[in-house]
Amino acid sequence: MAEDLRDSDTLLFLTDAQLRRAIEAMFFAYRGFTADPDRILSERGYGRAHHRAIHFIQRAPGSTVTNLLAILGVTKQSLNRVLRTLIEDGLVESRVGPHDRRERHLYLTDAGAELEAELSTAQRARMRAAFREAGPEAVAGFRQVLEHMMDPELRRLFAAAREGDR
Amino acid sequence: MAEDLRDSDTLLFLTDAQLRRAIEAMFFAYRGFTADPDRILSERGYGRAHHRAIHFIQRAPGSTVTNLLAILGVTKQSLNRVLRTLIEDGLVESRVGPHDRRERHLYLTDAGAELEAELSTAQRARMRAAFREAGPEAVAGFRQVLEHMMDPELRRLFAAAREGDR
DNA sequence: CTTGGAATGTCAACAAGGCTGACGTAGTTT
DNA sequence: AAACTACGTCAGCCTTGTTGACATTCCAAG
Repeated sequence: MAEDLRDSDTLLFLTDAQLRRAIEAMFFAYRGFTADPDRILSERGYGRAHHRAIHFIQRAPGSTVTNLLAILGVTKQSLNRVLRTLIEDGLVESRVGPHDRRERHLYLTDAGAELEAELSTAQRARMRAAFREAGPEAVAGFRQVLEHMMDPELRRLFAAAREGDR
Repeated sequence: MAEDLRDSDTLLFLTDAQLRRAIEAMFFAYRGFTADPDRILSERGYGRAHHRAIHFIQRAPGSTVTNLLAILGVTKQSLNRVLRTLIEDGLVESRVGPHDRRERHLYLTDAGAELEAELSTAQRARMRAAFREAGPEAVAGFRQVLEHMMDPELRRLFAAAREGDR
């Protein structure tokens, strides 16, 4: 009881200044997080939007456009512009749905998988390094806070996907 | 010794799939992180770029343009476009440097401070809620990982600023 | 079998916010 | 006096987001 009080009131008492620092940390960290992929992408004339599409197609091969739209939270016009270039460049393949022929199912080609691997490897390396330097206890905390910072519906989707991976 | 080994090799062994999930968590969390300010800003016809400028002027009142440029990592043309609208709208004041009259020192006006408070309050509320739900141990870990995800020079600057706040 | 609606794609136009390059002006330093 | 620095600005370009309108294709319900 006294323990609980200490936990919530003392250990978790955070001043506005501390919260502001955490906000800045999030900003700077996200910059680091995207820096390596951004470099690789710009060499090929792509941007982050391409990375996001490629990432989630790798994550869920055969995903429909509508599905991707919901995950990415952009308009179909915006996504379509990106997908078109990726398809033209032979990185993504769009197959007509086997059951519902209106749907387009998206897959990475070998070239697409290659770029995805390059991007992912760079980003995972940065993430792994940060985890290693921060230590094992920090990693669990990091992930918990991140999940709770998401919008509730997204957190549900994310948690479901996490479970589904097992 | 055996403890150390277990920590680094067992507890910190992360599969690529786990790292990929952490990457996605970072992406979704950042969206949540910016969602509330984005709403407030769009009501006023501003964007994230304005938020960043306002935030760091609040953080370091009297900061010069060059200084802000270094922190934000954008070109002066890009920053200037944002600063101009903020100055025109009476949210930011630009004073000629007292020692070096080439410099412009930036300050929030009362109206600027008001918007900053609104943005910061919303963002801190989300951060505080995430921290509360994740628990006290998670918070320290979260911050450690974030710091190690930054680019090294930025981490130095950030750490220095953190110390300077005390 | 027709028709409504869903899924997809496309055209056009626009805005924010990045970028480069060039240039001007004021002020400081050498 | 010359060189450098800080800042602002004009012009033009790109990516990536937006809205709105419209065509096509196809499933499914009436």
